[in-house]
Amino acid sequence: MTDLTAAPPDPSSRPRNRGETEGALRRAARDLLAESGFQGLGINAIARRAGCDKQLIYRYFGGLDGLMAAVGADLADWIGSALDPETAPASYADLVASMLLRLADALRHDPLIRQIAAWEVIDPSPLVQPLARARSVALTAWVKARRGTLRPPPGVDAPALIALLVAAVQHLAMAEASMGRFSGLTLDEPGWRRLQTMLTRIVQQQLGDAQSTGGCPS
Amino acid sequence: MTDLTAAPPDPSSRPRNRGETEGALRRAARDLLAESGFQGLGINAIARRAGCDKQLIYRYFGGLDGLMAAVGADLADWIGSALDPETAPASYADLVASMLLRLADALRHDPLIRQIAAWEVIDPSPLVQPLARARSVALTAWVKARRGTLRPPPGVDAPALIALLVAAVQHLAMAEASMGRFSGLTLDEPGWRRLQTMLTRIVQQQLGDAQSTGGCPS
DNA sequence: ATCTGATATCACCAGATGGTGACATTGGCA
DNA sequence: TGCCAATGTCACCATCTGGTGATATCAGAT
Repeated sequence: MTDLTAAPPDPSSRPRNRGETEGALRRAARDLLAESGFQGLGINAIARRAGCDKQLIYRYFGGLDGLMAAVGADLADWIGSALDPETAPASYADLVASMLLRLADALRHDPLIRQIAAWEVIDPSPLVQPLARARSVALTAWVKARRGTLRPPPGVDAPALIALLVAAVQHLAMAEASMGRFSGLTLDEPGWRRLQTMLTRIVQQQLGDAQSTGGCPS
Repeated sequence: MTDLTAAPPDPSSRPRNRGETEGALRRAARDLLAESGFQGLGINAIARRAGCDKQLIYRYFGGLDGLMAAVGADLADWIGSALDPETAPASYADLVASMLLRLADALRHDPLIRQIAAWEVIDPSPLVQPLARARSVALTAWVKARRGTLRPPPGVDAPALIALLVAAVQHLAMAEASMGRFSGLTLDEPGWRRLQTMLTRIVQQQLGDAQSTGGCPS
């Protein structure tokens, strides 16, 4: 994979080197997606941003699809690193809770991941599939690497709960970026703290063992 | 407001009647938004769909912004009716739960509401603001009309909980429309039933009185 | 030094967009 | 009747898009 955090796109310092040109194009596509979203992400804009001719996108990647596939390949472990390493959780509930909090953090602070998440839920275009795939692979790998022998308690529909809460986190991160608020809740730091405690409360009450819930007054 | 469910856009049967022409344009904009989303929603496409010249959009509405504002005005109670009338709930938890289920139903079966919800969370463009406003007004009006004297139990962060679950429902409805699945959960009827029970479980455990949770084994 | 192939750039195409001015048609009023 | 304003239509503009062919330029092998 190429370095995702390097080198300004200076076309003058790029004398007929295919590798560097390809890198500049991948970087331009990635940056443009992170900044402006999937709208307005086209051949012309990417080539302009990279400082070279759009013809090279066709020559080297076979078109926009190929470019996005290459970007997806670059992204696979980049996303994984955005989730941050962590020690082994003590329980399945802890695993899910920390996954949700880390996901929220990644989505909030990395516009690229947020735009990909938004894109794949808005537009079923084939362009986004390599990116969505990379994102999904990175996330499930992160979970699998940490869950060990931990399993959800029986009688709880863990997939439904996780889908619900992941969807909520993604949507709220998108809403923060576009509106700064959602459903009467201001999405600043205090707002997100309230959401975090609510998330952990729900997870603990649904997945935690009875002792840790603290919800039973008897 | 104009009738939202009438009259084919036959331009031959519309002889120099400004009112009907405006209605045809509003209907075209609304239908196009519901079918194709906010991407590709432009002056040309709307005029083509309405069967008249785009010049009339400028003359009658002052541009696309004015048209969308008019569409928003049309939409206000249309959305409210999509939430369906209902008898008074027995508790605050019941109110929230039924609101969430009805919202999910409306989002799943009405592409227009879904597209507006998606649009306002993706794109902070001024075009969407009248539509978002109409949506928000209709929803809060629905809740206010039904809550009566019901209030959330003390010590519970109801705004955070509601924002979380509304965000989840919106995101899952969008994901169903674009991908049919989300986070390992297939979003068909059985999948949504699982989500519904999970939603009501969460709401009851967070907002319900202790007797109704059933989570306490003592 | 020369020739070849890879690299990069340019010019152009058809189609679409948002936007504007000029023109034709019609209905109603004096 | 004739006139005028409202309504509708058409033609055009600049600009952008994705896409393609031809051409210039350079690096390296012979």
